[in-house]
Amino acid sequence: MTTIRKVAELAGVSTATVSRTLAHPDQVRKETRDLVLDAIRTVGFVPNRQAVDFRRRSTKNVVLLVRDITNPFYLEIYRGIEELAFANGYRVLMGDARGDNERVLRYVDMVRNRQADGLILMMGWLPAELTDANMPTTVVALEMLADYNFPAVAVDNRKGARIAVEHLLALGHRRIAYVGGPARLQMSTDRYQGYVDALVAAGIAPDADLTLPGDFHLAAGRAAVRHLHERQIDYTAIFLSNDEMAVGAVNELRSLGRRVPDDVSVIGFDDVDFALSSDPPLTSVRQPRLEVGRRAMQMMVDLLSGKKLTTRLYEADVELVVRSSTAPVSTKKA
Amino acid sequence: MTTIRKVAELAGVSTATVSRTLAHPDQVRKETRDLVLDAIRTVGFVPNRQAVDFRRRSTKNVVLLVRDITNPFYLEIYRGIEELAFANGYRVLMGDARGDNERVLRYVDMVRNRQADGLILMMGWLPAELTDANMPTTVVALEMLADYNFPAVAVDNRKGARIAVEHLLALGHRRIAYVGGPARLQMSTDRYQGYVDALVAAGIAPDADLTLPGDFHLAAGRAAVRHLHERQIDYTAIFLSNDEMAVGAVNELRSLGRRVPDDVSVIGFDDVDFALSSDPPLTSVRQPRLEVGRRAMQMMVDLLSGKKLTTRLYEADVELVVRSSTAPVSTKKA
DNA sequence: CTGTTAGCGCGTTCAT
DNA sequence: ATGAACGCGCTAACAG
Repeated sequence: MTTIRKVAELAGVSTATVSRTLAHPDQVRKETRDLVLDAIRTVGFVPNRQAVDFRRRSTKNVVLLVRDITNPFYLEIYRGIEELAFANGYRVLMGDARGDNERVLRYVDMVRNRQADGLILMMGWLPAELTDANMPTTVVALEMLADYNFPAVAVDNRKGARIAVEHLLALGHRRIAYVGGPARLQMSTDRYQGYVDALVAAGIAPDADLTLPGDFHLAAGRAAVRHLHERQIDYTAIFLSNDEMAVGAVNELRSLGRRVPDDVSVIGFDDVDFALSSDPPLTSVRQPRLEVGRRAMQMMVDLLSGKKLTTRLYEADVELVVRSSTAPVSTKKA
Repeated sequence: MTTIRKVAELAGVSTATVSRTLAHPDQVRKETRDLVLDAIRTVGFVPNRQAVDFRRRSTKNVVLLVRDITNPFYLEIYRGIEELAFANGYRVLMGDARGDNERVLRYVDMVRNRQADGLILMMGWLPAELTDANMPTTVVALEMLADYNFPAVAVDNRKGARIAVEHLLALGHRRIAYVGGPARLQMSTDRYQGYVDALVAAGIAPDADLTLPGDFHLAAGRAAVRHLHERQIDYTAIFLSNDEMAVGAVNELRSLGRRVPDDVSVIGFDDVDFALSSDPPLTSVRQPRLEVGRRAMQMMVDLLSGKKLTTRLYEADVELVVRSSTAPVSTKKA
């Protein structure tokens, strides 16, 4: 292990000068600076980051704590976060909450104990013992923590649902069914609101018969379609609040002998990978996940560098991706 | 910030005793130990891990460097790695290689510079300047690095392909097409070998007409089916070396008016999430991904704790998951 | 068993 | 512009 002392010795200067040459080059005369840099090169000196960070009381670590690390939806967000962390010299520690209080506490403690400088949260709850006051520097992405006052990167779920339904309305659909998400999630409420917004704006009263519960799982999509079928409820389009349920709906419709999109238009939400590979490729609402990750990390960097945040809430835009699971209602009669 | 000194003061002992109470409780008389623990509790002392690690010259960090962080196949591996890291007091730093030498080098340097104790690799190449000699403690998972001598956790791809084809043979299929993976990957070769193994064991000579190239993407599956169709090559089953291509094949078969599995049996590899949700649910070869992650991290822990590795190569077993995309060849005539 | 002493490798005053 | 000296918070000999 080659230390700063050896470099100093070889260059014939003090360790302080070596340190300065690295941290504040402008405070060192060019002549001696070159001397030091030469010595560094010949000795192959590389500062011990552990010592540097210890001295500086910074870690350049950020903990990324997610509800469920296996959620494929997070993948691009991971990339966005890692990308900006890398660019800013930060490291990302990955934490998987798994609905386990103890795990969450241990990861939060990591940053409390100065093992990391900040915490990026992608989950919608926190153990009760964690209060706004005793939490470290935190940024929330994707979800909302109502009881806390964290800066956040969110997605305009309400708008997403609205433009999805507007798309169906523009295609001439009037009887549009809706399948929701887990009731406790803010995003479920938001998406439902967007659905209602669009209908109301089109002068259509939301019909309770067409509003079905869901839990974001495949089976819920199937169940919803079956339910509508058994009750002989008439509809020409169905909007499911995530893609997995939409795929379930398509499968069930097919097995009931109804064609998509000829008989029923189907639209999902999230635009996950398999939305493209499903048959037919699914029309869906795309969230800029890469962007969400980048923004969250950028917020963290700003926060940690003492910069004032321009906004404590960044709301990412959404867009409709039209594929082949939606079609004009008229084709049904063709 | 409450330090070890305050605790010592309050407990009326030396800082060394406080340190010992935490690190080697058995070396401290129960009486004084309780005294110290009391003091710790009342002061709310929590050791500064940065200082501890600095002093001990350990970081308890492991860098996880993957070829492409957005690959959904890795998800469960992430979980397995995080799980054992968490259980052993390690932290996982996530690194995304993205085919970029500079990124790889920076992550490797992290462990060289004592920012991390070890490196877990999930990629099949390394920049040329990285040699076996100048690499830190490393474990490879899933892929193989032929030019290096790292301990590794692998998957028995050859066997996986073999049992897939044996399944088809048992269903009475004789004309079984095969779609390969990227040629430069070891796993592509292995899976092809398994396909051949099964055929040969059944006394069937591999037919070049039935062996098609692929790249693990959806379109390759479609293309393969179209190719066979256009050339009017006869086959009753098709084995694709990953699930994404298998889904593409199913889609194309459907649009050609051929039913799955009634007319053609389709089987994939990997058993990714959407294999279950595709229509029909896909028969596939499952790799124990959670297990792969766990093993890799366990190897790392063993390595770092100076334990002798029992095996430098752990080969995980695979299993066939039979769903509805495969059926006896006879039903075709039904 | 416990206290004293001496650093780990570096950044940063405060002199000069 | 540079050097001497100190200390970050903790652990690890070495005595006692």
